Amino acid sequence: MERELVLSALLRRLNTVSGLDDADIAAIRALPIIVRRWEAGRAIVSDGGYPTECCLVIEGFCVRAKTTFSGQRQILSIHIAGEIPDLQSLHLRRMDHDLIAVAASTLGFISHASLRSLTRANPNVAEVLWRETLIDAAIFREWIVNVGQRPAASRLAHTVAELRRRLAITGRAAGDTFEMPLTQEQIGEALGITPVHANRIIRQLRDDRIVDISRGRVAVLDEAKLAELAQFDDRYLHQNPSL
Amino acid sequence: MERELVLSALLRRLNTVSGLDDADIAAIRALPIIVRRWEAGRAIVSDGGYPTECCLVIEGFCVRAKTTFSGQRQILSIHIAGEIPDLQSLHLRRMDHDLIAVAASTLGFISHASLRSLTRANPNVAEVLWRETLIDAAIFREWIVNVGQRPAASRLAHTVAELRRRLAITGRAAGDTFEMPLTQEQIGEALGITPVHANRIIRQLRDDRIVDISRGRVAVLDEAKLAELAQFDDRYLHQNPSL
DNA sequence: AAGCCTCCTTAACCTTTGTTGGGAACCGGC
DNA sequence: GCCGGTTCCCAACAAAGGTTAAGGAGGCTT
Repeated sequence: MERELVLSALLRRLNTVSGLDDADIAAIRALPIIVRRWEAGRAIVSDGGYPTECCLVIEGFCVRAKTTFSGQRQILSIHIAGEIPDLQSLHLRRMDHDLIAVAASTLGFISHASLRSLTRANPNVAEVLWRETLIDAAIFREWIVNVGQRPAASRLAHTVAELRRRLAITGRAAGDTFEMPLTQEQIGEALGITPVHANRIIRQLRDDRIVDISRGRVAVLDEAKLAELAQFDDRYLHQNPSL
Repeated sequence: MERELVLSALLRRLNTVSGLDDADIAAIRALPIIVRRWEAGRAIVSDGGYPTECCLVIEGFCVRAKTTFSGQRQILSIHIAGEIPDLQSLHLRRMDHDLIAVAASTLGFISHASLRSLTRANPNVAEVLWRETLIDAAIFREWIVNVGQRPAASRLAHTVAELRRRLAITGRAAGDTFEMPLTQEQIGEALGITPVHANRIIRQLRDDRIVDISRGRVAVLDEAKLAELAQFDDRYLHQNPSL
């Protein structure tokens, strides 16, 4: 794969979300990255593991998830091109959750060693990456609100709205349709509901002509109704460093 | 208030959770801190604000919370002595939630400017603080699982178990009883349930002789049953840097 | 083309949690 | 010691979501 494409989504994201100067970009470009193709459903890192590298999503979809003792799974976040879902492993030795590719994906692996020398040598980049993990945490906070307070239909609408906004950064949600390759069971796991109920809600939003979710794609049918149902305010995504 | 006491909980926490060398400790001790007494119920920073300082909890209890458009409130985390609940504001300009003192507390305010020059001058401390925010995120992840997957009684048990473990770091959960000055309404807001249901669950755990929560205190009555109900595994707290 | 697997779909019924509305206990201030 | 507010407590009923069970559509393999 071409070197340019490997980093394009990451650089695009870091530049819009935080801002990079030429030295930062050069330093990131110099990072040694091993690119690998990953098949759908395969784990990247598992709960309890001690990773020695971080994983950049170059193309595709990954999720982080935790499984309770009683076997229920909760999806914690959905990750898209340009994101580094396990950046936290740089300073947290042990994984406290799984990272899984939910669709066939292209991943770039960057060793902790090289990331550490990058952040030590370039405090600017260190702060940009720190900020990335803080935005991650901000998304978790909103996810807590979503699961804790909103009824199921609003939860789904909110998740759709968030993903769409994040995909837009790298131009992956151009029209009113975008990719979201989760099964209904996985949507349920993300929203904290059963697959049966997820199906009910998806059907309801389809019948109400708000969004149509099928075959791994989302089509927004009614922008206004979606916004109302989702109560979506993108401030928590901190996409603009100056606001 | 004595200088020594202002930093004791923080240093104790950072040292057990991450490890500090003499230079780090000296640098932290040199931080200018303004100590203020805060009354119960008063906001420290509000959603939408642009803070210019971070807040260290020296003594007391604070919570972070978000309010939805429809007026429901979700408590995102509970913070105790030794923690810096709004550390994220160092690299996220705008608050995306509220920080509130739920009990009368002693707080220490540290300017972003002085924290920034500290982290720039001392990359070790920068990484320790980065790690603190990553642990924060790990707790959010577990909180998502709690709210998304566990039934109300388990949620409460889990929250009690977590708080107890965190309080233990600074010796604030010595016996089988500890402070948790939340009203039943606030407990409900933390668990994503109504105050009425929070009351039902609290009563149930009391009747079942598992934990007794009353007048802002928690008494653990049956260690084994609590652990079973909570499904608590403290790994996600990352309290030991070498594990 | 048959067969298998995964995912989607639906229905009937059950459980947990929310809602409403009320009363009792406690606490701080006068 | 009384008063007004908060917090706690409880019951009856309603609604959201979970459970179980089963059939159907689509894609892959053989």
